[in-house]
Amino acid sequence: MNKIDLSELNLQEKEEKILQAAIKLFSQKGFRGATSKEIALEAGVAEGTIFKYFKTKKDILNSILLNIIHIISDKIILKGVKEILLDENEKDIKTILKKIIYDRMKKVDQYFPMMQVIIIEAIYHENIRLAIYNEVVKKAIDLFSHFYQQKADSGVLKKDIDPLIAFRSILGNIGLFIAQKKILGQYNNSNNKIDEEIDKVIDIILKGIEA
Amino acid sequence: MNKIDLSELNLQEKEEKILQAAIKLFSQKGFRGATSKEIALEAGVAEGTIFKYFKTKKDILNSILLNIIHIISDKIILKGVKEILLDENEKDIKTILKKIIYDRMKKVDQYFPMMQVIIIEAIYHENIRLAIYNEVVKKAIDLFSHFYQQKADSGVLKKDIDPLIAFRSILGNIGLFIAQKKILGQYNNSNNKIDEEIDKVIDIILKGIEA
Amino acid sequence: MNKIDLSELNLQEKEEKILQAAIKLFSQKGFRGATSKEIALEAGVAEGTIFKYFKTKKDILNSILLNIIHIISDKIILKGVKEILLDENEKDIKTILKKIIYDRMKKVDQYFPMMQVIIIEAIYHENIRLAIYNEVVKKAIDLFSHFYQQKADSGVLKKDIDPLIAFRSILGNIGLFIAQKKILGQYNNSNNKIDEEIDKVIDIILKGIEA
Amino acid sequence: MNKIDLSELNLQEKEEKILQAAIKLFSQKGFRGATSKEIALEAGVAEGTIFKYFKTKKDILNSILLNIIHIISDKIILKGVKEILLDENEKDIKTILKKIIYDRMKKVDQYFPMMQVIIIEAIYHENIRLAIYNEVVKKAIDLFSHFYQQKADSGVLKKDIDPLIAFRSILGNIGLFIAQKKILGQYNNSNNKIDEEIDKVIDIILKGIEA
DNA sequence: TATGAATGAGAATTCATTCAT
DNA sequence: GATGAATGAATTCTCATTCAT
Repeated sequence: MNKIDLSELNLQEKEEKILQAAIKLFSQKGFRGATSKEIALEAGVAEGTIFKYFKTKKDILNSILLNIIHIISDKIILKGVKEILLDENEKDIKTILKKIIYDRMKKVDQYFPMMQVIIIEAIYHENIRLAIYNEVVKKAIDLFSHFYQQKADSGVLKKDIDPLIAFRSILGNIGLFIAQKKILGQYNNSNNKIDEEIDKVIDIILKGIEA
Repeated sequence: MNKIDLSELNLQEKEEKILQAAIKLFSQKGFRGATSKEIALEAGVAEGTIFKYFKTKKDILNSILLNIIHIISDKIILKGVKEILLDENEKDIKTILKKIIYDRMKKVDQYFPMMQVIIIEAIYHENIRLAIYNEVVKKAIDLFSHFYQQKADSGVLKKDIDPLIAFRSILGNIGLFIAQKKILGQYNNSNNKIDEEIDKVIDIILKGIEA
Repeated sequence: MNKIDLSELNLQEKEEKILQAAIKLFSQKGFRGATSKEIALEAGVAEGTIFKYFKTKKDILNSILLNIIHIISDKIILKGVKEILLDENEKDIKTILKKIIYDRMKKVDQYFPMMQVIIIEAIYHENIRLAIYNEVVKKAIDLFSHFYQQKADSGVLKKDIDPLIAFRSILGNIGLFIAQKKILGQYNNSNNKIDEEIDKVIDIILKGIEA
Repeated sequence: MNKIDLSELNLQEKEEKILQAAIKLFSQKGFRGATSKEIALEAGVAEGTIFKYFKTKKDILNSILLNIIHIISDKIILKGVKEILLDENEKDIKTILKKIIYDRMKKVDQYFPMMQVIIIEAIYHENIRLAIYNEVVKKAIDLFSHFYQQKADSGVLKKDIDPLIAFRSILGNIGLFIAQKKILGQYNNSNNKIDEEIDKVIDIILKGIEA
């Protein structure tokens, strides 16, 4: 069972165990599907202990959501990507994209349960969608736009494309690629094949499908 | 509220009302979040009536799921797309893609609640993922591959690209585009702007972002 | 078990049963001491049924309180007393007081559990004290003042006494008399003795203890 | 908040703090309404500490009850009253009663929370009612009867009145007077008015309301 | 001794499902 | 068939009590 790293949140031992358990169960069964009894069992604490740390069950979710958005924003979207995107020494756009895809795949692997929880809740709650937009999407777009401008200026990427649309295109490409691997479980192919496939994805992003 | 067309299922009047209500509420609050009382109220029937038509609440979901997958497969993915993709008279790839995107946006608009229900349940249940894969994804891929081959043969699309990867790329592009419009509510722009934006999306799909 | 008459409230059958059970148990064990399980058992309904009629357990109490104050105001304080106090034909003050005491004892007997519930809650909640003051005390004082004035005018009662203080004196006398009988259970004495005792109480009220 | 004097009980420092806190909270919220956490907070000790001094929460109540009855018996009913009632030098009955009322009002003020706790518990528990009767009521009656006899013998009070009934009358009068001041918060009137009112109360007790 | 985190039995409340009408 | 009141198992939450530190 790969536990999600919540160490940076400086939680108390049991509090973290409860959150870990809740993330796992919420992602497996949804917020309503997971009972406090199950969460307690999974966390290895008494049911009552949950309510020492979280006033209500809903509070567990809110705490996760808050932390998820922050962690996703910080760890998945920004950390790593920033370094790769803005690395002045790396001039080759293909290498950059490849690094990003590999990096993203690892991150998604690690944070998948949390992402699932947040995606589902985003479906039901406007305020979560807004938080995602402000904390994650906006920051990612800013970062990418900066990168795109730089590469466009240096003649590597097209000048007449709206970076926002380019961003969406790349995100859609990579996102669906990762989703397929992750959801359809076709992940454990030989690395070789994955490597080749990533190359092909990048080729399409860069050169399109038109002959 | 635009009701989803379930007429083809030849349901009894109340049965259809219950399904309509359930789709609406499941998509808004999730399966567990919607109570049978609420569904009854929304459907305009007594709570007990629900259980005349569906043995359990879970059965409502299953019935929706079954029908959704069939309808999505039939109406969203195949009907319309087939005609467009395989229209021998239409040679211009840009026009084809544009038609498809417009068509998809309308369909998604119409079937959004159902899609939401199915997506969430797919997260929790392997068998639904499988059903989607077999009923929807596979068929779409088959259709697209056929189309791609044809266009590649006629020299319009690149010959050395795996149609599967091309498909994913297009789907990712269009999917995220529609999702953004749909979820972030930036749908009701002037058609003019949407039109321009679709053109740009297609340009990227066809020619890539590399200078 | 003497049930309290709630018929005038036009409640549904189960709703009344629940209220009856709650009054009994709240008066025996207090609001917190009585569990919804016990109330359900006593009322002869399922625990869930309680929450069909009352959103929360607290709502049962509030409903009782509302009704109690109204019933006490209406049935215990006003109905009966009014007729006795303002009966123009009855000139003898002793007879009037005797009638009232007898009448009160019967009423208290009948509504004792309700009164207990309200008294305890009044201890904890300012708003209930206020309600009692406005609905019960004020009306009783008004009624009594009117009566006192009339009797003072006709030379039966002292003119130089504040009716409010006279009222408190009578209430204190009668109240403690009834409380003693009720609480110390010395109720089932021979009627003869009670009759004699009431005469003595009235004598003190009218003539005082000074030689 | 004026603390109740428990010094005579020779309690340990924390034990007394806990009792003080419990009296305050029990009187405000009732025994069940006050949690051990709150009591600990109010007492300034840890929750666990409570259970070092008292085996169970119920034991706190029992300890209070025991002490209350003793203190009420000793301090409120007997001490002070004894001296006043049996003061051979004071011949004027009005002065005696006035002294007693003033004294009682001060005591009630001081011990109100304790009295509230005991009254509520008396409602629920026969044995407490019995204890009150034996420890407080009986002693008070004995004391008063002795006093009444003395005053009747010296021709100040009526000879043909049952001292028990006279006692109840006085107690009812004074009790309701104090309760009104205390509960309806009309306490902080000018002393002058209170003084006048007490005079009127005593007049009624002594001479009655009949013209 | 004192602490307060942890416990778990028990309380309030929810809600899918049943069934008499 | 249709109804909706009634059910009670399951769930969330509370709080007196314990116990390792």
